[in-house]
Amino acid sequence: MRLSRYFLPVLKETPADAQIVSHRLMLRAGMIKQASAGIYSWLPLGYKVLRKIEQIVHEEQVRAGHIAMLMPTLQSADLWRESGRYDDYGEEMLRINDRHGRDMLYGPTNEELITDIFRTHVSSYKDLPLTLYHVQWKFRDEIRPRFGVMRGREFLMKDGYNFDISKDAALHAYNRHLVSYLRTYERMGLQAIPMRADGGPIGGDYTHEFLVLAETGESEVFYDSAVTDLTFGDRDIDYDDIAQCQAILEEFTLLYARTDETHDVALFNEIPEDRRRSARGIEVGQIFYFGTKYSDAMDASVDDGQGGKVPVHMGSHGIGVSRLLGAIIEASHDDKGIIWPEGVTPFHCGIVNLRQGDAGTDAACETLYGALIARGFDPLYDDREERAGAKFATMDLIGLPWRITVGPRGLQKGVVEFTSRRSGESEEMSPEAAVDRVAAIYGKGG
RNA sequence: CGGGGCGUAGCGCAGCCUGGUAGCGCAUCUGUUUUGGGAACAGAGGGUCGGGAGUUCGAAUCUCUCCGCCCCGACCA
Repeated sequence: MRLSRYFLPVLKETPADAQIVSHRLMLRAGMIKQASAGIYSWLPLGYKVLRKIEQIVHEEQVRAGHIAMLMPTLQSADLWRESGRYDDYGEEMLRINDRHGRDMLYGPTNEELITDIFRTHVSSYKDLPLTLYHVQWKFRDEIRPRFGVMRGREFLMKDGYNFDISKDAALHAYNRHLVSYLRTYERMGLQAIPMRADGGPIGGDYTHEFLVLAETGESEVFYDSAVTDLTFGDRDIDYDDIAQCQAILEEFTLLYARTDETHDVALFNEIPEDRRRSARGIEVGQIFYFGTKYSDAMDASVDDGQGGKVPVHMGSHGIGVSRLLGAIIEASHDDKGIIWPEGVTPFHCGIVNLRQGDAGTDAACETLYGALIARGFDPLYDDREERAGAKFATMDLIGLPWRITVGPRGLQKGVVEFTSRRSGESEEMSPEAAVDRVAAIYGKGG
């Protein structure tokens, strides 16, 4: 993309309403614009990152054997009356009437809809196990939205639902989700620690929340510092392998790590004192096993193969996709702006033309730009007639992890500058070598 | 919903107390000179001062009312 033709309304000054760094940076980098309290338009740069995050979520869901679909945002109240949650959910649920006066609602979650789909079409144990998921906009009418996309009222969430014949089978689904989530977050450059949590209105005894440590997090968390040494890495996972998934769950949940909801001081004090930590965390996901809560209420059962019917065991699992933008920025920025992890960066690298209008420099930039695109990469070429300082400031603000700087001085020596946003370190190399470096960083083919 | 605050040009703000018909910086546009870390000069455009009502000869300014937004708290992916 040529910056001169893109829509990137960056702000030099910080909007007064934004309190936390991720919100400020998202506004300044032209990623979002507030439409009303807790509701945002996603401008091109923000939308690009949002889609990248969503794509990673999809890829890891599919890898774990889960099946994508899409349910609507607007739902009929009838199903919610059946499950008993129409009254339980309270003011947080946005209720709407259609022209016939029918009670509708903007879905805050989808257990009812998915259970209805399941009971209509699945009647045999032979169709199990089954895990369906979608990524869809949700609305929860928060009492006080704040912190930009971290606590919006409208937000994009991946929510998945597993259906299993027994508690054991459902617990394997639970473990499988925990494993797939670990991998999902790590691909985004995040360390999200699974912590024992509280069921809340969705219910269930087995539940873990995934927390990203950050000063601006809304949850108070307590953990053994050894959990921060755990990394998932590039493991070869067989998601059908019950023992392997169980082992990984144990590896990542054995050490003490809890939110304030479930914090147990006595247990916490058993951790060696120098490893006890209390901190703030951002919730970026949660997994539940809630047994037959919805299948009982909504009569979702299957033939058990022995002449009887059994209610299915269910679980649900959510990742706050739009919230992740905020969480990633909170975890990865400096005083100049955002620093995107390679996995979610909106553009693979930036190209800065230091002398726009100079024939030789322009030609070198065009060649470089074309070569990167030909190799399957998505560079952002700053071809504006701006001074170098302004161009660098924009690149620093929007946080592309790598920058290639092209100027007449370097070109006399046949080199361009290859700079890491994270470390700030630069290296001189030929334009061809710079393309190879990008390919090496991201892997061939972008 | 309780407590606090704000609403004046795209963004950040002053003016309000003590009424006299709107200003500053950044951004935008034009021109000239510039160009290796947010350029300089000269000029230009842009605001029914959140909406409505009231007081007054006269309201951004005083009063009432509605709306919107932010912060602290209780709630949540």
